[in-house]
Amino acid sequence: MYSQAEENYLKTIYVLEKDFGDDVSTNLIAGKTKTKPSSVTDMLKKLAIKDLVLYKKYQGVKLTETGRLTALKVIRKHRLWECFLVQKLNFNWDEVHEIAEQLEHVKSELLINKLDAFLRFPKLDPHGDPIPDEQGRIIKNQSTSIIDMKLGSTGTLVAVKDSSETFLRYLNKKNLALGDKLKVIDIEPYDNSYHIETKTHRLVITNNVAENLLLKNVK
Amino acid sequence: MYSQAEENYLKTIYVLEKDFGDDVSTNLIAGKTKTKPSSVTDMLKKLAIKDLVLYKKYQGVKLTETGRLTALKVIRKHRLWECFLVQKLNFNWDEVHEIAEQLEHVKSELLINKLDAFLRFPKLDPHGDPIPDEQGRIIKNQSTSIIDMKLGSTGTLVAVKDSSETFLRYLNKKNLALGDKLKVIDIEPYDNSYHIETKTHRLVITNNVAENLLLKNVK
DNA sequence: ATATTATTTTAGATATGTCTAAATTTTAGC
DNA sequence: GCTAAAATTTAGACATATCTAAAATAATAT
Repeated sequence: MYSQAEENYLKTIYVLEKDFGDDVSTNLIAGKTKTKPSSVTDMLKKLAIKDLVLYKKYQGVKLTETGRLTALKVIRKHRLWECFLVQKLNFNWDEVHEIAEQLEHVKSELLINKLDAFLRFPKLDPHGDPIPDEQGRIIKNQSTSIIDMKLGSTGTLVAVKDSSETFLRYLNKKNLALGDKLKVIDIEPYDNSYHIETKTHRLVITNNVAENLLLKNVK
Repeated sequence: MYSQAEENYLKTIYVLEKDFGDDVSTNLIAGKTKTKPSSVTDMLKKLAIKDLVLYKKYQGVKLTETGRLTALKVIRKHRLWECFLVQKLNFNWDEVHEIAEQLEHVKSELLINKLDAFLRFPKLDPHGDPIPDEQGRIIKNQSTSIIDMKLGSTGTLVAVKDSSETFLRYLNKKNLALGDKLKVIDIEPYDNSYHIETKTHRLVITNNVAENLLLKNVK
């Protein structure tokens, strides 16, 4: 079995590969995990020895098939626990990430599959992210970030890229939630900020916020 | 916050104080935790510095009030998670200990109190052990071990002293479960084994097994 | 009361995962 | 294509939690 530190690195590398393509750099990992690049190098060597990543000095890393599957198992656990916390224990979507970070490392295949069944095999977590199945199969969510939408187009908010407490609290404050229908009513060329409209209100969001909002049925 | 290792030591010391009285010895702790006495000494020093135990060289340890409360919080978490596993996820009582050993270290007061509410504030875990409340208050269960029962007396099985998988599996095999009414029909002086009778069957148990079965309403 | 045995502690080592500071390699600018 | 800057790695250190082997202390037995 793998240590918590190892599992966290695999998860981070998985996400970074998704976001930035193959061959994730040492500095990128260090940035995400709030560790120093030298610590990352040490860990990458260990992961390479265990055949979880392909690592070439100064060239960054890539997950192996084993590494990818291991990462997906951790992500599966994280997302199922988040569902449990929100659906069964009535947590808000902005309170669950940190707790799930701990729960995701509990070791028991049986536990996670029983939890899955208890939750009636959810397909998405509270942030709209797909939950991998036991075999690591994951549904690719074909959603569009607001920054890829044209002026005047509409869509339904189905997921967020950033699941941090601060970002989700910002959305709460702005009265934005999954399922909301949005319309892009203006794009400010100066700072790439977006003016958007929901059923109940209008607001201005920065380009950074826009990037983190994912929509479906964009027309 | 305390490390998993520290929490485990506190829990162990708490249980040993209950079972053997104050001033728990280094060797006793080493035996329970499957570590070496030298490791125990190292940890006791650390716990003493943090004011969780009173430790005098060669004299054993005692929990401080802080240590006792910390141990009770861990025990509360362990037992609530066991309830969750059995009641909600349909685990058997012999499958939950190891998983709860992991879950008990998840840090979040809110989580455990929400879990408590979700389970409708259970008073006993699946092995009949009382669950401490948020303030560390715990109901003393006035139960009697079979070894303290007279020939011909009866009682209801309400708890087990040993919650290990092996012991619980033995009870499953022998068709013994919490709630069963038992009668002592013979005591063998040679090896202190007990012949007991339930509604459905009779069996012989060793003195060791008898010690681990706790009954109420003994007459 | 002392010698033997059992228990406990100390000293020094190991593994994991992190760090800082220095050295090395790669990248980018000109 | 060379040089400066940026990125990465190495070397050596530290904290946690464990171990073995040796030393110190306590318990016991005659």
